[in-house]
Amino acid sequence: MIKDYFINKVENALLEAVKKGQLGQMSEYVKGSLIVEKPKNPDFGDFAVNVSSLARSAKIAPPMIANAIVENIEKDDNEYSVIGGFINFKAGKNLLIDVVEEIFKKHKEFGRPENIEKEKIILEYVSANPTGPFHIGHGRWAAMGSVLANLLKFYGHDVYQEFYINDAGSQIQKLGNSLAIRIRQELGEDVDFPTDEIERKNYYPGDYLIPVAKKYLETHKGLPDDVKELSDFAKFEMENLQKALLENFRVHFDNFYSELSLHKSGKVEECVNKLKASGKIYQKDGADWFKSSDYGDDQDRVIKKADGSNTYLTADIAYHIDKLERGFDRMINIWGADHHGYVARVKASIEALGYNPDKLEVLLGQLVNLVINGNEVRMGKRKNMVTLEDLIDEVGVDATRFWMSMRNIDTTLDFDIELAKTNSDENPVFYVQYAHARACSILRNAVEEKNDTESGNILQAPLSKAELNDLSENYKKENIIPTIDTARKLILKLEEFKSIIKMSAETRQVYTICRYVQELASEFHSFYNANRVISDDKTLMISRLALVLAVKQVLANAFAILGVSAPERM
RNA sequence: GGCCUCGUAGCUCAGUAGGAUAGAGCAGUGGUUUCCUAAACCAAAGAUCGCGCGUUCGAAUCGCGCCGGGGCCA
Repeated sequence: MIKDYFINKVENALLEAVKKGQLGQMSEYVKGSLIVEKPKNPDFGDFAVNVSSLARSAKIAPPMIANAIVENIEKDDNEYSVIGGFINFKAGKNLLIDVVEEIFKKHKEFGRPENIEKEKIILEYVSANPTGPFHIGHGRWAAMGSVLANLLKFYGHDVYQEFYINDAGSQIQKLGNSLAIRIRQELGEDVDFPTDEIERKNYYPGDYLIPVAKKYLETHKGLPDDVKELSDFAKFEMENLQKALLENFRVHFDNFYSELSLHKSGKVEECVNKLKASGKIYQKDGADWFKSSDYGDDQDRVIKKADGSNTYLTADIAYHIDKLERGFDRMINIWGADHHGYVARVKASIEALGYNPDKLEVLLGQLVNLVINGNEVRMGKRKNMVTLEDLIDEVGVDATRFWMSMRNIDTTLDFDIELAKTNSDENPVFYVQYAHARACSILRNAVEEKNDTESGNILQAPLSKAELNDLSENYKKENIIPTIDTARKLILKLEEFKSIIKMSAETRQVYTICRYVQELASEFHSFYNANRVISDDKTLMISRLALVLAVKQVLANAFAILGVSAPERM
């Protein structure tokens, strides 16, 4: 990366200056203490480093330090300048040419960092109850989770995506009871869900069980003796609906892990026993308590109730221990912010059982507000519930994925349905996809014959297909040189993709990819407006076409991570 | 009551370990098309960084207190 190149130069020169005694009383410097930033004012340069912090140990003024360092730098064709305590850096042509060459060399791999420490990561997200359709909030976790998975894979990690099915609680019983009512309705009985608010909470009164009831009656004559049969039937149907929707949303899980199976396999019981063996369990009021407060939780938690049943937490603990036993180096969970209380408990249990709690990273996500015609519709409990499926039908997979990923996970997301549907620059999804389509369009035009409307003659294509092919496959340094001066900003933006990938993957923040893609699209649109690509000057044309190819590649790489399609035309 | 999180331009958000004149996008204003997609571009304008105190050469950023939105727990 160019910024690494720069900081290396600075740090080496700094050590050299220390050795020569040019930095006052400074006798040593630890690499990595200085950080590269982008100058606020782009006229200063492409990157900058502030050496003021060294003034304390050197006991000389920052500008003198900066000058002493710059003196010791081998500059090649790059520019270094000193303003106050800043050393500013402007990349020369050689570095820029290298960027484009790297894109042509690496293609789909461009942006992947080198020499990373590869980890085996299990990423758990969505993890909904199999009791109904997904709502919009699930859509955010689905989109962000799959983008994060794509990102971490691209970065170089092994990523295993898992969906934890919450199928062990009383909600499954409720589901069966609700289906029973729907079936009786289908059979012509005059029954309905209770109107009493408290009673009603024992049912799922949504319409979505009606088709399930119909389906049940295709193979069954009437109600079964045991409602459990209905519970299982409905659960199976709901799971399938959820799975189909996820696939349609380009979200792929490697595994669906059933909570029930965890209980049945005895792993929950085993986990309770292990906790008991660790001596961190005590009895109070007839229940078993886990001393989680020993590990930073603000209070102890019940692990086994007085009636002998386990709590949600118990299953959660067993599940996470199971993940660790499956050999993952790292567990990343995306949870709704309403589950934040669970983080400390689960971590406490991991530590109590002898594992490193830092292996668990929980990304807590804020909710989604739906904005319809400028009005916020709060996605509260059950009321006004718009399903994820409705949303995707309305605005499409691309727009939904992009909008769900484009904000920092810890801010509430406003999803403006009308805006997400528009085909204009108000809608960031269209804006970025249009940049890709535009690049494709230019490439098409470059090799297309045209009818001259005035003379009726067929005009030869500006470039033959073979020539274009040769350009993309046998890329040569010289190709890009004629346009290097006009494309500085664009090339630097292309190069930034590498930093963005590294930063996003390491901080798990996927929205930065969305931002980046918008910035790159913007630079490309600017370039397009300022420079005519297809022209009579063939060398210049080839040079600009090379750049268009590079932009198209980087956009495509970013889109692949976002799971957004890269349209050839719009 | 305790904990978490957010508060930056009319709106939606960035701001990377405290550093240069606080940045984008949208909306609003003014401009750009005989030519590769104007679904675009360019320009100017727009901010008491919720409020106060503190830490220091320097605070949107760190600390404390308060106010407000959201969430969880009791």
